[in-house]
Parts: sequence; C-alpha cells; structure tokens
Amino acid sequence: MNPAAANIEEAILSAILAGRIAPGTRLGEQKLADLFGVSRTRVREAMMRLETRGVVQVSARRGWYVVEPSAEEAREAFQTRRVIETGLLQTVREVPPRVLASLKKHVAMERQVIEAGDVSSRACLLGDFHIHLADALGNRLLTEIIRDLTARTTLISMLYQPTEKAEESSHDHEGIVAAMEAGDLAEAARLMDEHIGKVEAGLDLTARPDPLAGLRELLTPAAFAGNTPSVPHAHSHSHSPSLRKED
Amino acid sequence: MNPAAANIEEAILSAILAGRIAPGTRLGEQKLADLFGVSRTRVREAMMRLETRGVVQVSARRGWYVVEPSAEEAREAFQTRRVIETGLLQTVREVPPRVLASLKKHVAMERQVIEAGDVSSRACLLGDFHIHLADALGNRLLTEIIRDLTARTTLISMLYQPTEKAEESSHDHEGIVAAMEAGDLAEAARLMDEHIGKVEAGLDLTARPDPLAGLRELLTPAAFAGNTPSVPHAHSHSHSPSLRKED
DNA sequence: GCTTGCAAGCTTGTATACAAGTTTGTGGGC
DNA sequence: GCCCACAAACTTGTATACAAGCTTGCAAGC
Repeated sequence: MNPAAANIEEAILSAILAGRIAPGTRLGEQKLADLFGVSRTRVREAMMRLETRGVVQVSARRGWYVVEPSAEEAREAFQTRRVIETGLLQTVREVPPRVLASLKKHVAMERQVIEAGDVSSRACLLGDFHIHLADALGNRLLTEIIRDLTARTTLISMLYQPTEKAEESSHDHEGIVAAMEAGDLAEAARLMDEHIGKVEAGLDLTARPDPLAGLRELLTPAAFAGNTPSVPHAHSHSHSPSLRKED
Repeated sequence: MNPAAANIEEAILSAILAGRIAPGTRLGEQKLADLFGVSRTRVREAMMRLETRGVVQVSARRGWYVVEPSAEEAREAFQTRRVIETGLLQTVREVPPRVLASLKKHVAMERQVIEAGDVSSRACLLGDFHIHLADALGNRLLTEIIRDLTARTTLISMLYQPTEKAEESSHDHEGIVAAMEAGDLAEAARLMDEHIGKVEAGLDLTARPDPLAGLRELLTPAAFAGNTPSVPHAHSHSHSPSLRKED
C-alpha cells in the first residue's frame, strides 16, 4: 500500500484509539494534506479507507467527520465485540505461557499508568488490552477487526460520557487473565462478557450525543487549570430528554 | 456513499460470493470503467474500498487482482469465522420464532437447489446461510463482517479445490437450525464449529494455490461440453509437493 | 537456435483543474 | 431591531492529463 496514505490512515486511527481525536471532529482534506505534506488525492484515499472501516464519514461537500455512533450503532458495536471476544476465548483450547506472561505484563502496565494518573494513555492502554488479546490468541485478521471495533467503542465512550472506572476495567482484565491462567476459558469468556457489559452499562445511551460537546469547556476555561481528572459535573440541562438536535 | 462506486463495489463482492469471479482474476481499471460507464476515478475508489475489505489487492502498476489467500491466510479466515459464528450462537439467549422460520426456509431452499443440480447458485446459497444467520441473530455490523469473511472463504474454496460436499453442508446447516430450535445454543455452536472445521478440512491447504488454474480447462476444452457438475479429476502432477511457484 | 537488450504499448499512480454545492457574512427591506 | 436574500469564500466531487513502471514482442548478436 501507499506509504504516505497508509501513514495518514494509521495516524488517524491510532489517534482515535488514544482518545486524541473526538467524535464529530471535522477532518478537512486540504488541512490534512498540508499537515502530512501530501496532496489531497492521498488524503481522500486514506479517508475512504477509514470510511469503509467505519471510523469516519463524509458529508457531501461539507467534509469528513469522525463518526458519532448513534445509540443503536453503539449497541451493535458492543454486541459485536461481545460476540467476537467471548467467541475467541471459548474457541481457544489452551493459552501458551508466553501469551499469559505478555498479558500479565500488559495488565501490570495498566495498573501502573492508572496509579500514576496518566489519563491520556490510560484509555489507550485499556483498549489495547483487547487488541493485544486478539493478537495473542487469534490472528492478524481478527486483530484488525477488533482494532476497528475498539476504535468505535472508544469514540462511543467519548460520546456518551461514561462513568469512567479505569481501575475496575483494569481489575476485570486481571480477572480474565487469571481465569485464562487457571485454564478455565469458559470462565474467562464469561468474565469478558460481563466486562464488556459493564462498560456498556456505564454509558448513558438514552442521552443523545450532544452536538455541543466541548461547549462546557469553552464556557468554563477555569476548570482546565489543574482540577482532578474526575468526571466533570454535568449540568442539569444536558440531562433533559426533551432537548432536540435542532436546539 | 457514491451510488455508482457503491454499485461497483457491491457488484464485484456479490459476484465473488456467487462464485462468478475466480481468485486471481485481474480487474483492470479502464475495463471496469467502461463496463460500468464511469470514470477510472470511481473504479479506483471502489477498488480501494474492496482492498481494505480484503477482497482485492493491487499490484503496483500491474493492476488489481482478486485476492488469492495463502494457506496461512486461509487458516486465519477459518479461525476468524469459527470465533465469530460460534461466539454469536453462544451469546444469543433465545432464538425468536420468526428467525427460526426464516432459517428453515433458507435450508429448504438449499436442499431444493442442490437436488435440482444448480451448481452456480448452490455455492452462493450455502455461503448465504451464514450471512443470513448473522443478520438474523446479530446486527448489521456483524453481518458486514461475516459477509466479507464469507467472500474470503469462498475464494479460498475455489483456490484449494475442496471436495465439494454440498449435501453435507446443507445437512450441517439443518442440524444447526434444529439445535437452535431445541433451544440448545451451545450444541448449535458446537455443530457450527464442527461444520466450519469440515469445510476447512475438505481443502488441501498443503497444496499451494496453482497459478495455472484454468490451464487444465484450456487444455481440455471438451470437458466443458456437458459433463456432470461433480468434482473434476485432479491430475497427479497438481499434487506434487515439489512444484515451486517459479515453475 | 538461443539469449539478451531495447523499445513500444499498456496500466496504474498522482497531481491538478474545474465543477458543484454548502456555509457564512453582509446588506437591504420591513 | 429583526428577518430574509444574495453573494463570496470555501469544501468536496470528478475528470483528465501526464508521469512512472511493468510487460511483451522484436531484433540483433553470439
């Protein structure tokens, strides 16, 4: 594949996985072309590839936008992840020691980063656990699929403001690895199902994704000074179910 | 999405699923452009999308080719299908009657087509069962993934000359649906795993995909007159493991 | 007769120009 | 003061021209 185009694609995807690009972000062709030092042609190529991967969308003659999955699409993404990840664990007969060691190392890294309070790389690592798992137990094809799905769920999480429970997620991961080590893959699958269920349940899928995300930030710049990385206090109006998109 | 480009993409994919396009087929941009009455730009767009879906590949300045999965890639594709399809069956709690009815109808159609000896639509229907299942039990996202995977395995089957056992496959499908009807999803999953295993085992993955496919046909055009749709007799030389790609 | 080098033609790769449509800012009318 | 219409700027959509490279056929040399 084209090195430059592949770079753009990869750069954007990994930025999404790292939570550095929010859903709904506009990705102008010319802007990206300047940024990467290539022509619009290559940018378009990368964007179209990302579109088939379900990561960006084009709005005719308006531009490319990072997808903002609907509640329905969010449910689909989580169901799909549940199906594939539990399926993977249940299909595998035994876990090689090398894989176990590598997974344990990953979980340890998670804990470390969480304790250090590094918010930005935290989300990335938590998602990476699943990609790592697919890579270790499955194959490249499976990994690619999981990676795209993880990008989706990462965007969904950003969109539906989850009650972030990084420690709990990491703890879940630990439990899954423990079950794998014990050779109880069925239990590992059950825990995985539960884990994904928890993440999904932590979202407020009844609330529509607010098109005004970031507005609160603009209105209260002081909050950015040095506050704790806890969940920002949502204002009451953002919970009103009567708010329509046209507002 | 672009209607014309989407059509090209869809046309090629469904042609592959129907077995009407063989692996390794060259897809010239200009040829396709003329065929569909569009410009090369649109064709390229469709091809790049199909490339990210793993259906075609580009060889620099030589052209686009329908993929010819290696033995390794074939194994990956089957593993991935096993993971997802058994995962789907095991994730589902209960099967709605409407779904059961629809699946039964599909299996009945399979039997009918097989008895009628319609070879071309037979392979299509057998693959369609899995797509149909994903659609009925899963969601659009899952269906899309399974569809792409089915396209892959269809190409793999063409490439590695399986011992085609259409009746057996259809019978397997029937068994899976029966287990679903009995409410035993775990058994259904087990049968699905077994079924996919059988299809994979029916292939000769030790034989490299012969780059001379179709050569035998050219040498023996008489065989095309009106022979039975049974498996063509493979010549002994095609089994020689010492044949290298450079031959 | 066989091999090797060259050239012509064909195919994709890439950029660019222009067309078509959307957004936004401005000015006039009410 | 508010609303509406128009125009200018900006963005993507599409085609086309040209560049770069591969394949193949031909001819010359051995």
